[in-house]
Amino acid sequence: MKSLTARQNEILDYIEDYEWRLGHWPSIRDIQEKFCFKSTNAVMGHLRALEKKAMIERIPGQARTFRITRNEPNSSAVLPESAIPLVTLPVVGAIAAGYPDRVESAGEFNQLQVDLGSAGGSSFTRRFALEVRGDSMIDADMMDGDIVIIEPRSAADGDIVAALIDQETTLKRYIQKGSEPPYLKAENVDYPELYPVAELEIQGVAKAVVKSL
Amino acid sequence: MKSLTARQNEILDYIEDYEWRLGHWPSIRDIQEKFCFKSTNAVMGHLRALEKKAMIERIPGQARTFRITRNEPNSSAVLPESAIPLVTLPVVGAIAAGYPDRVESAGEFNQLQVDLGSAGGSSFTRRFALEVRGDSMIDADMMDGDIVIIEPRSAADGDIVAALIDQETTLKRYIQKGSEPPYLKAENVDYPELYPVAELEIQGVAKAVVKSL
DNA sequence: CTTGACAATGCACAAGCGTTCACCTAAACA
DNA sequence: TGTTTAGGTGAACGCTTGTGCATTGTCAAG
Repeated sequence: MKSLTARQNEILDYIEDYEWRLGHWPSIRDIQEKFCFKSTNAVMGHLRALEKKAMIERIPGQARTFRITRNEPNSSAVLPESAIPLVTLPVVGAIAAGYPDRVESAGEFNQLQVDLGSAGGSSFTRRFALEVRGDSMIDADMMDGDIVIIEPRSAADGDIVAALIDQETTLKRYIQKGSEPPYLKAENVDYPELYPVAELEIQGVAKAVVKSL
Repeated sequence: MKSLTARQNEILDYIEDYEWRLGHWPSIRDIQEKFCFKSTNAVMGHLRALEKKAMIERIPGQARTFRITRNEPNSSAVLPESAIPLVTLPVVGAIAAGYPDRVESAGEFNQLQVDLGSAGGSSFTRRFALEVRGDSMIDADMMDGDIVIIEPRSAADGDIVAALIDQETTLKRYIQKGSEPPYLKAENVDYPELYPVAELEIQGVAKAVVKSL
């Protein structure tokens, strides 16, 4: 398989990123606008090239019907009926301040063998990962260096949430008793911090913790 | 939230199924055809109802731009600019004997989120995941129900390993002091088990623990 | 009986969107 | 020197697709 040019890689990355962020595929004119092309045909050329190199699949004439095939090497291989197709994927994450950058993989933490069939972009794909900094949640068994899986949604009482405080994302427990105004609380006896929720932006609820050994 | 009618549920299921199978969202006419409607407006009515009940989101005027919000209320939360995209994937669990290189679908116990970004296929280390059964490793902070990421390789002193004992894979700590014969040890004061390694098959070393919240 | 939801038909319009044709530039190649 | 390949402009053409309006029917609640 021929390798991609820099430009083609940009396009492919944008398509993937768009799908992940918005939940659906971009149109040709979306791509055109993103790259400041003055003609839709510039996009067409790249798409044709990508299709020729078997990186994407498209359905002619239909709108927003992409399919990334980059990660599916032997798509025509005969598989046992009940077998789950597995692929090794690196889990990447690292956040200093704010949010992790999808572009660079600052640290590779572990790998999993996973199904790629449903990787197209279901509604579950919008979760993201954060690396825990500091020990403010140590009583909730979240240590410095752990990775937390965040699901973007509103919080309920008792949830551990990712919140934006002073341009930095931190983990806190979300407390809301009855009709009282909600607030955030650190899970560390040495950190008696309390934050009123009104001033903060809740970015999601923690669903799982990954601890490297 | 109001509950859905039977018909609306059918529509919603079809949309989800279509996306899962084809990788992109259906058009209104796709849905129309599936349900043998003779008017696209029949679909429109249902979509409007679904949108009113906050089950889906759509972008007016754009083609195939659905978003299922059933599982994530308040999904309109602004996604962080540089979050790491994750995919929901099945985890292979409870390996009885041998390696999970070709697994039956019956062995799917849970789901994990992993990064898709740098899945370029560089590393082919065949790691796999196991669900922890019992509390024999509770002192190592591995509780019943946790998921452990295993890397197949030989063990060093102090590693937590997956070992085959009586046709079942269990987690133990691998101990090898100096030139003495190695053995396995449970991490629970109530389980003073010791297994000579000679009789066992080490399947791999635990690299990470995933704890659901 | 009336009202209002739910479900569906039928049609036509306009915008969204993929596609094509003609033509241009620059670098790599032989 | 001519040829190929990657990348791009500009302007159409026409299918795809979402949408609005008008109309019909069912069924349960008031």
